[in-house]
Amino acid sequence: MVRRGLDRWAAGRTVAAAEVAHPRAVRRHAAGAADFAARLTGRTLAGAQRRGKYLWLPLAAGHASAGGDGSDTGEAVLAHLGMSGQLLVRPVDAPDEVHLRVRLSFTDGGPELRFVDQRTFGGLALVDTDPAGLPLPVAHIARDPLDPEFDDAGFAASLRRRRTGLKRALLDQTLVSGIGNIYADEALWRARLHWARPTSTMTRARSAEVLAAARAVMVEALDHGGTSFDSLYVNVNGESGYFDRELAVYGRTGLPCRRCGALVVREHFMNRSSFRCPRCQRRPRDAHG
DNA sequence: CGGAGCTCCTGGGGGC
DNA sequence: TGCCCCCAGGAGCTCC
Repeated sequence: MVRRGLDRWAAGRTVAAAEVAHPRAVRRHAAGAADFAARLTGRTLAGAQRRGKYLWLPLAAGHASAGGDGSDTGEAVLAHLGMSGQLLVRPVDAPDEVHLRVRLSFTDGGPELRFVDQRTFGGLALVDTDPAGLPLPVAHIARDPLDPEFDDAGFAASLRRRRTGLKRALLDQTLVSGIGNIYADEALWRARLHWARPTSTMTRARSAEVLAAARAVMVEALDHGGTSFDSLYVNVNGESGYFDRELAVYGRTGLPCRRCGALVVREHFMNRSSFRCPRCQRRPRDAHG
């Protein structure tokens, strides 16, 4: 949804100016904020693409490659959303957001593209892309389960080769992307699996169940978060409505499991929290972690 | 080299 | 009322 919104509002438009309000938001752009702004000015954006929490807008071939045929590599504006990042399309006269970090204005005088991020975990950078058009910092990120080209069999095989716990693997973006702490807990609950289940014990069938559960969670979240577009508001998180009504275990410590009524427990895991139903999701004997 | 743990950052909220 | 501290979380980094 976010990607679709950006397609609609940013593609084909030429950057008139880039303003970096907070240097930290472009810290991944090695050459600095001034370089980021200078190199972006005058460039035309193309359709948005996404992988995991990365989202990028390729730059139309311009004054990038000096000399060569310029066909094998290019550039893109790469956004990482962190946990609180948003890309907003806002009218030029809309008041600045409290946590406005970067503003792109366009030569057509139309709505601006604004990167807003409370905690500045995320950020923007101008990066090179590989021959496939993939930004180099994104090359190691796996596809997400809703991607038509996601490789189910490959995922199952990789999972079994791992020597770690199932939730740790679900959170590993090199294996599968798009699953954060909340979606992982929800998917594990649906599949009735414990977070510490050794990945080496995951059969092809069990992998399929986990993938199906993750897909169901993601689709449901998208359905609930995808309605706010028409107001020129591109909600990158897109999950707020989902959080309120649909969560089965996440954040529900002490509340009854929606399936069996047992009380949801909270456990510490990877320096954060994990929630599960103690009856539906029994800890395996050979728990990993 | 794979796995595990640490770290970044800020505002909301709970405790006193 | 006000202050302090905990907490959330993606993913790059470091260490083993």
